[in-house]
Amino acid sequence: MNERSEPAVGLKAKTLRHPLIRKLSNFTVLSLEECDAIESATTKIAEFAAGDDVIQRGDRTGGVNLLLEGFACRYKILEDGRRQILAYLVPGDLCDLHVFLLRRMDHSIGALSRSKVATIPQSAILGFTNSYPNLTRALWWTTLLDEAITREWVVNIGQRTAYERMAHLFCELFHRLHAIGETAGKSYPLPVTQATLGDTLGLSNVHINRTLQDLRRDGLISFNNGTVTIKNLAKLEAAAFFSPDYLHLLDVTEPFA
Amino acid sequence: MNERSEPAVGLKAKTLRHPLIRKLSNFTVLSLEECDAIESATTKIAEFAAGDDVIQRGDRTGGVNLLLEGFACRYKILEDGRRQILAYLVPGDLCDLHVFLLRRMDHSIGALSRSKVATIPQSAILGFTNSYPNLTRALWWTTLLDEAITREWVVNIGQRTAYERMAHLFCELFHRLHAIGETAGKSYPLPVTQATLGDTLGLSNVHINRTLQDLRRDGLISFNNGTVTIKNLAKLEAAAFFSPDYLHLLDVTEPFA
DNA sequence: CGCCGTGTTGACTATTCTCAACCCAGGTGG
DNA sequence: CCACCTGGGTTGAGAATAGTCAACACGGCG
Repeated sequence: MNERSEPAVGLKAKTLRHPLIRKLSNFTVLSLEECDAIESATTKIAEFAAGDDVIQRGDRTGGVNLLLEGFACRYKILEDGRRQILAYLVPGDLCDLHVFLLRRMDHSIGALSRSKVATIPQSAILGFTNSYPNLTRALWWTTLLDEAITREWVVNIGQRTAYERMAHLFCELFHRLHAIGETAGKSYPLPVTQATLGDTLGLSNVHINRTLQDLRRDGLISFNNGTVTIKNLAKLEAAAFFSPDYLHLLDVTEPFA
Repeated sequence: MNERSEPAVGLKAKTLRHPLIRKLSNFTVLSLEECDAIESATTKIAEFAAGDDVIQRGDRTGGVNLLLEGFACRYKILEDGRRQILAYLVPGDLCDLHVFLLRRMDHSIGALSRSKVATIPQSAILGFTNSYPNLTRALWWTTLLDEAITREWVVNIGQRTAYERMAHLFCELFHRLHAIGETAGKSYPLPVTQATLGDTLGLSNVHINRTLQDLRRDGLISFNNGTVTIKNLAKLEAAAFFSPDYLHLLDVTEPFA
């Protein structure tokens, strides 16, 4: 029908429609009862424009936000204005499951593009954890996955050069988006400016610009109009010292035939 | 009796003896039954020498390791030998609760000093999650706490200068160790070399050495023989742009009277 | 038309790294 | 008991990486 990649794991048509169920299905088989519980808890849906904050540091929300469509990011800002992006969120990711257990947000979440967000009531989550051990473990698993990615970001920023670092980011996003069927061939959307990439990788916008040119010159990627195109995945991964194990994806299918 | 700081939260004498119960008590009140379950699951105890690996990348353990005494760290090594430390573990911290839900370790854990580690059987953890929702939430909470700290490390390495970065690390460890009563006045143990600090902060050992001298010269800290002494906490925290909210400590008592 | 956000470039600066040497304390073996 | 070795800490000099500042190009949009 189009060039979009198939979702990684085969699932029943019904569950596929719900991005959280699809995500959790990478970890466990949810019962029909559990699926129904999730679906009936995600009815309240809000829209955000690019740049809007979904939730801010210090907030104690009444519910947990689930990204249904669009891109968002976690970020923190230091007193003097320096900003660090901590994670990219893609459809199916939970924004602030933290708040359910930690008392308040220690960082903010902003929409990077026009986004749809469902809010699951606090009480629903509490109910899940009281009644559905399997679902609880699945939700817990998603937070462990987030943590694994954050750990790799520490390695990325701490040890890799600008060139390797940027290559690594593009690899990670490719694999994550491929797993949820949001890639189109060798391309995927990344609705950010070069300055935002700088806040992601701990580099200045000027240096981002030059490093991007280097990657393009070496035939590894291109990045235009919010779209990343991978020209040579093998070389990109080698340049990044990329190893996908930390993403804990069940499917390790070769992305390119 | 001695200079050691009091544990942050008042608890019954019995539970205080078990570091995991003490830690979880920062989040919730555990029932006697839950405490008993934890205690009877942590009988198998092993010792490690400084430098030993407690668990390695790729392992799928039969159990979850709990640090009872000593210091340890999470770390990852790139193919070409570069090493990044991802976290410091102190008594009461769980090493690899990940492995219970993620299939295998994506990083290694090494002992930084002579350490005692208890191994909780996989089956015991599974039993907890099936029978004790409150305990499950508490364990989940510990992993969210780890993640919050890891996120702050991303900010630290990505945005702060060498000087600020090192100051921030010393602040974090002071607060964490104070909360578990492992500080002695303004001092606490940190059994690492300068090269290890380099792997922690993403800096070369030479630069660590010089930055340490700067901090000492400015009267903020001293670091000798594996002991950190905070000379001026207010100035240190200001220099680091340190804000303790991300540690999600219940007690925010002033560390110095 | 003119403004603004974004991307690009050049010149210069600053931070941090690398390499190499040296010191010192502790441990080991002759 | 001493000579030696090793691991950690310290210093200097020079190089590389990345940041800052400033200017300009370009397109979208009021």
